[in-house]
Amino acid sequence: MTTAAHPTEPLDAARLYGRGRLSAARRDIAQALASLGGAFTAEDLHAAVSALRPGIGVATVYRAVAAMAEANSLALVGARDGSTLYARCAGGKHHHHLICTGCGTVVSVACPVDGPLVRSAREAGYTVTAHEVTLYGLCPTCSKERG
Amino acid sequence: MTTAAHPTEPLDAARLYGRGRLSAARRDIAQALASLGGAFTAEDLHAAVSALRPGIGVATVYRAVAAMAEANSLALVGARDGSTLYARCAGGKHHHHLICTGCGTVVSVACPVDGPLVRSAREAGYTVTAHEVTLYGLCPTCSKERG
DNA sequence: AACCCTACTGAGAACGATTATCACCTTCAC
DNA sequence: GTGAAGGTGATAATCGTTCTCAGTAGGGTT
Repeated sequence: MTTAAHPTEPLDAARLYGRGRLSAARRDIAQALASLGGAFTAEDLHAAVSALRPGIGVATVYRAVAAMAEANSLALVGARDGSTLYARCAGGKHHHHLICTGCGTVVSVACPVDGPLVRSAREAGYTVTAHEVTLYGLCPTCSKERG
Repeated sequence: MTTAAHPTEPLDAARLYGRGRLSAARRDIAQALASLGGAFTAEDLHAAVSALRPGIGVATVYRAVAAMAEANSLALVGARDGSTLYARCAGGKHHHHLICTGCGTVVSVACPVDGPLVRSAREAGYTVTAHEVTLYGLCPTCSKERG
């Protein structure tokens, strides 16, 4: 099977930020993050944290997001209306993401680039150093609702 | 073979913009476009057109790019430093792009998502409605230069 | 060839996401 | 407990892109 529920282990706030310090604000950000289902923008996260910690600055949220992405706790999974979309992602084996456009849920999908595509590119003289893959669609629940 | 030189037929300015009008500015934009090798940003194109038509406004270039993208003459092939990357792309059969990070050349690659990946997602209850794939790497020439 | 409607143009303002700056406050290793 | 490194919030700045507006010019129609 190629798709898999996206890993969402319990949030270990201490590890979320890698080697960064764990401030009170970042604890609240971690908690708000847990309440967000799938893909989210920095603004979404800022709004969620604001409920727990009114007055938190946007810059703080952006910095926390950057720290989490740096620590591989968060993956950049696309863009929506000019805003960057992130999702929790433990890292681990190389994979990509399918984002449900109905509810924002994110699931992992196997990488379709590694293997034949990279090999044939190499045979043609090309070196593939990086790639981006994002799928958009509907999760089973949203698929049913929309026929 | 999975990779193919990206189609770059002679520029037919009249068709580049679909049903839009062909103004003198747009003719110059078409000519500047032909001089750009592979992937480019709106700013790159604006700089190139400015050589032919000093004083052309950025908005004009952005509008022309939007018209060409709308007419399927241009494809959005990724992003670089927060700017959108475009490349000439005649459309036609569904494919994706490999961008040489050395020289900006763009080549077509077959879609690795259609087929097994979509099928297994469907079997898992997911409906895949859209996807984005971009490869980055080095063309044969740049591969040799960099060992 | 003159006419007219409409799309295109350039300048500059506006916009929105993100990042930088700065003075102050916390964390945490020692 | 102390101090240096790092985090915080407010605010300004940045920067790609889009909008607004008044003027211009395609190009189909007479």
